[in-house]
Amino acid sequence: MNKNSNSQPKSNEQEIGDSTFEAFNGTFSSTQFSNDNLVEDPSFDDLAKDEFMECDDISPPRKTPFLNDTKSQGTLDASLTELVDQQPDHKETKELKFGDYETYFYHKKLKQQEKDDQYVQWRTKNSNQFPPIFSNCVIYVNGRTDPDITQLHRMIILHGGVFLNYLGAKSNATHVIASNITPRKIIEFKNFKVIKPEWITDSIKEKKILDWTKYTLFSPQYDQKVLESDRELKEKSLPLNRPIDATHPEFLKFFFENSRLHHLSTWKADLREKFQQEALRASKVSQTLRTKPKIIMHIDFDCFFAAVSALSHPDIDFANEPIAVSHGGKGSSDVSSCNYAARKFGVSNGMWVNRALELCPELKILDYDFKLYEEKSKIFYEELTRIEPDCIFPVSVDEALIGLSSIDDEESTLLNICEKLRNKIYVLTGCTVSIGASYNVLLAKLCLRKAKPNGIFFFFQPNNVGNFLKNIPVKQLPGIGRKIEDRLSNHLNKGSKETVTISNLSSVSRDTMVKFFGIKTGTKLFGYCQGLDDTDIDISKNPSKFIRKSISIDVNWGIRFEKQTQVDEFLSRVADHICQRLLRLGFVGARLMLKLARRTKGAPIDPPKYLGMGLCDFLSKSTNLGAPTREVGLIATELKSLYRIIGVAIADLRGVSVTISELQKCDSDATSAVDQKQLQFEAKKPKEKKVQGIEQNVLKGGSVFPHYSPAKETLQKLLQKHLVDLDAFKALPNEFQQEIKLELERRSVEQLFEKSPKKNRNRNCLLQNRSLKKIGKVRPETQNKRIDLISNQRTLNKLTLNIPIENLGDSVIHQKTELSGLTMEGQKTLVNSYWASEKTKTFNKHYNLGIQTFYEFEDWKNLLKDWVRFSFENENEKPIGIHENDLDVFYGFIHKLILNEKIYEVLSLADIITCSLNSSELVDNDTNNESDWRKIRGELLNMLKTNLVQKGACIDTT
DNA sequence: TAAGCTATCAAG
DNA sequence: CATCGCTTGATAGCTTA
Ligand SMILES: Nc1ccn([C@H]2C[C@H](O)[C@@H](COP(=O)(O)OP(=O)(O)OP(=O)(O)O)O2)c(=O)n1
Repeated sequence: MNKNSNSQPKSNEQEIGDSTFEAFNGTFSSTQFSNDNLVEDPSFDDLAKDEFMECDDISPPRKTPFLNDTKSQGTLDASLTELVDQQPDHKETKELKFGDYETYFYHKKLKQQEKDDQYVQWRTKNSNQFPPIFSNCVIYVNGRTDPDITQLHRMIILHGGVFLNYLGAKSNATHVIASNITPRKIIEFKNFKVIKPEWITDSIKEKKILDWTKYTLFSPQYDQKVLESDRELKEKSLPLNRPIDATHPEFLKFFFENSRLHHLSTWKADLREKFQQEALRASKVSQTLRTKPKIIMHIDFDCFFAAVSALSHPDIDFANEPIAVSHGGKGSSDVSSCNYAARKFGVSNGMWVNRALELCPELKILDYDFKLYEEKSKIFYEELTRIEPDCIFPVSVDEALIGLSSIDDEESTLLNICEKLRNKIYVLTGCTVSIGASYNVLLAKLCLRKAKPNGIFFFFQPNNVGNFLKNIPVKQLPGIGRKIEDRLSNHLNKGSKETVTISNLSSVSRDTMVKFFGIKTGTKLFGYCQGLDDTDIDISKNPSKFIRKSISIDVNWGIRFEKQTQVDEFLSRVADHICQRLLRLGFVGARLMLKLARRTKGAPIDPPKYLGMGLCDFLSKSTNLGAPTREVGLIATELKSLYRIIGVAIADLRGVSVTISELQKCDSDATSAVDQKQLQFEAKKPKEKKVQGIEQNVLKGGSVFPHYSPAKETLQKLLQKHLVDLDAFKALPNEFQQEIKLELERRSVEQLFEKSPKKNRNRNCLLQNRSLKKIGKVRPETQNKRIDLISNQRTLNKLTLNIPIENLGDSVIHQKTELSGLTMEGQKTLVNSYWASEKTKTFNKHYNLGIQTFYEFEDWKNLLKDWVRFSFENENEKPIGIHENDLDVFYGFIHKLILNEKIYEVLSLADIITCSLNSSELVDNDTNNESDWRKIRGELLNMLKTNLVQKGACIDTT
C-alpha cells in the first residue's frame, strides 16, 4: 500500500540522541504520562468538547508564574497540586473559565513552547542545518512511535514546527502522528490528518515537506510487544482505511479525485473556456462576416472510458470480451462506460454493476484512469484543430461538433476527410472514433448514433428527412430526456415499455407541444420532428454568449452529519474550495445559491448505494453577496446563514450544492471586485446597475460604523421593519407577544398588525408557501412543533446573563432534531424575518467573521461602550440616540457571532449594555434612549434564544 | 411587462 | 466492504414592483 512504510528514519547522529534536548525539556516531554488516560477521563472529555474553550486560539498571556518555574513537573498530580497551591492569577483563571485540566494544559502548553523556543534557539546557534520545513505545521504525536515521541518532538521543533502536547477538540493541530491506532482513536481523530512518523523523517531527509496523503495510516503494524487479549487484537485488526465521509477534512479532495462526473464536468468547462477564449481572440483579429457552416460533423470516441482503460490491459480482446469501467467490481457502483460487446447483453452506461453482472456474468470490470483519459482527449482535440475546420464546438472530453463550409459539395471529399481523421486518431490514441455528418446539429447527432461503433454516417437529403426520422426514438433528440419522453408516452397512451418514436408525434400539434413543454421546448421539439434545427455552433460569431455564467460545487455522496458544527465546517470547506476555483478561473461572483438534498420522507436512512443520497427532495435558496467577491469568510458565513434559512434537519441532509453566479472577471489577487474597483472601471464598464451597487456599498460601508451619525430614527422604525411577519409573531410565546405589543402600542404603531404587508410575509418567511405546497410538506404536525417551540422558548426565557457560560455548552444543548423529527419548515420567527432581509448582507460584506480574532472582538466591546455613551450625548438639547444603520451593522455582527456559535461573546456584549447603562458616566437625560438600549439588549438575547431553538436545541433544565 | 426567484430537466 | 450520484446551462412558471 504505502511504499514508504519500509523506509526507516536514518539513524542520524545529529537528529537523535541529543542529550541537551532532555536537559531543556526535563521530564516534561519525555515523561510518558499517558495521553490516552487523560483523554478517556470523562471530565477531560467534556472539557475538550466544550465549544467555548478555545485554548489554542486565544493569544496566551505571556507572563505566567509558570514560566520562571524550574521545578520538576513530572507527573500530572504534582502539577495539579502545584497549580492549586499557587492559583496565582485568580482573575485570569476566572475570566477564561477554564477548568482545572484546561488550566493545567494551557499553562503546560505555554511552558512547553517557551522551552521549545529556548531549545531551538540554542540548538540552531550551533548549526544552521535545519530548514524550517514544518513551519506551517502544528503536530501532535499519539501513542508509541518509532522514532519515539521525544525524538519526533525535537525533529518537529527544530524544523520550524509546533509540537502539541495534547489534542483538544478545537486545537489547531494540522497533523497527528501515530504508528498504530486503536479503533477508538480512529473515531477520535477522524477530523485530523493521521499519518505515520515516516512522514516526519522522510520530509527531513528530503529537506522539504512531503505529501502527507502518501503516509496515511493505512495498514497497522502491531510491533508493540504488549500482551493483549484476543478481543483487543481483533478490535485492533479492524481495517483502518475506513472509508471517509464528508466529515473528514479532506473529503472534498478525495471525493473529487475519484468522481468521474466531477472530471467530466470540469474537463468540459475547461474546454469550453479554452475555445471561448480562442474565439474571442480570433474575433478581435478578423471582423469577417461569418455565415453558418454548411456541414456539421459530430465526432465522438466509441465507449471512451472503456476503450482507454482497456489500453492498459493488452490481454483483453476488446471487440469480443464484455468490459466495463467502474469503482470496484460489485454492488451499487455505477458503470461509467462499457464496450459494445457488453452492450449486446443489455449493459449500458450509468447502470449499476450488480445489474450489469446479472445481465452479463462474465463482464470484466476495469478501473478508471482519469489521467489517461485526459491525455487521449488532448490528442483528439489536437487532431481536430489540425484539419482546420471553420469552427470547433467542444461537447465533452471525448466529443466535439465541427463546422465545415469551405469544402466542395462532393460527398467523397467529406468522406475522405473523415476517414483520414478517424485513422489518425486511432493511430495516435489506440481508440476508435465515429463520425456523423449532416447539414444541421440535430441530424449530425442522429447520424453519429447510426455511425457507432467505429463508423461514419452521412445524411444530406433534406427531401427525405421524414423517412430518416420516422423510426428515431424521441429520447435520442438533443434536449429530450426521460421526463419528456414519459410525458409524451403518457399523452399518447403508450405502455411504459414502448419507446416513443418521432412518427408517433405526427398526431401531436405544435400548440399541444407548447402547452405541454412551454414555448421554447415545445417549439424546438416540433421543429425537430421536421428535421429542423437552427443551433449555431460557431462560437466566434458571438463569443460573449459562451462565457461562463456560474461556478458550482455539488456533493451528493458521503453527506452524513450528526451535528450542526460538522455541517458548518463542511460548508466552510466548500466555501474554501469554491473560492479557490473562483481564483483559479479569475472570477468574482455576486450571487450565492445553496441547494440542499433532503432525504424524502419515507425513504430509507441508508439507500442502496453506500453513502449515496437515495431519494431526495431538493430545496434551494439564494442571496446577493452585495458586491462581486470571492472572500471565503463571507461566503462561508452566508452559506451557514442560508443553511439555517432552508432548515433541513441535519440527520436528513444528503446533498449540498453551492453555486456562485453573476460572475465578473477579476484576475488580480483581490478577493472582491471592490478591492480592485478602479481597475474594474477603467478596464471595462460592467452593467450599470452593478456599478451603482458597488459604489453605494462602498459609501455605506465607510460611513456607517464606527462613525456614528446623529439619529432621529429609533427603535420604532426597527420594529416596523421586523414585525412584518404576522405568522412569526403569532408563533412567539405569549409573554413575548404581550411585550412587543405593549411596546408598539406605546409607540402608536399597532396598526401594523392589521396591515402586515403580504409582500414581505412571503419574502421573509423561511420557505415560501408555494414550495411547501408543491412538495406537499405542510403537515398537521406543525401544531405540535409549535408547542415544542413555545415550551423551548419558555425555557430559554429563563436564561439570563447570570447563567454560567458552561451551561450553554455541548453537554446541555441536545440535538433534538433527529429525536423528534423536528424540522425547521414552517417555523417563522421574528428574528428570521430580519435575518432574511437583504440589508444584513450589504453592510458587512468585508467583515469576515470566520477569521475574526479575539482582539477584534475586544474592539467591538469598546466600540459598544463608546456607542452607548455617545448616544446619550446632547445635540440641540436632545440626546443623539441610536441610528438605525448603526443598529443594522451591530445586529449583523451579532448574527454572525451567533452563526459561529460565539454565544459567550454575545452574552458579554449584552452585559456591556447593562453595565454601560448603569454607569454613572452617562448623561442622565433620556429614559427613552435607555429603554431603547434595554430593548436592544433584549433583542440580542432573543436572537440567541431563537437561534438555539432553530438549531433544534433545547436547554436541559436539570 | 420585466425582473427576480426557485424548480426542473438534460447532457456526458 | 461498500463507494466516489458532477456541473453547467436552458427553460418554465411563479411572484413582485
Ligand atoms: N452516465 C454516464 C455517461 C457517460 N460517462 C462517461 C463515460 C463515457 O465513456 C464518457 C463519454 O460518454 P458517452 O455518452 O460518449 O458514452 P461512451 O463514449 O462511453 O459510449 P458511446 O460509444 O455511446 O459514445 O462519459 C459516465 O461516466 N457516466
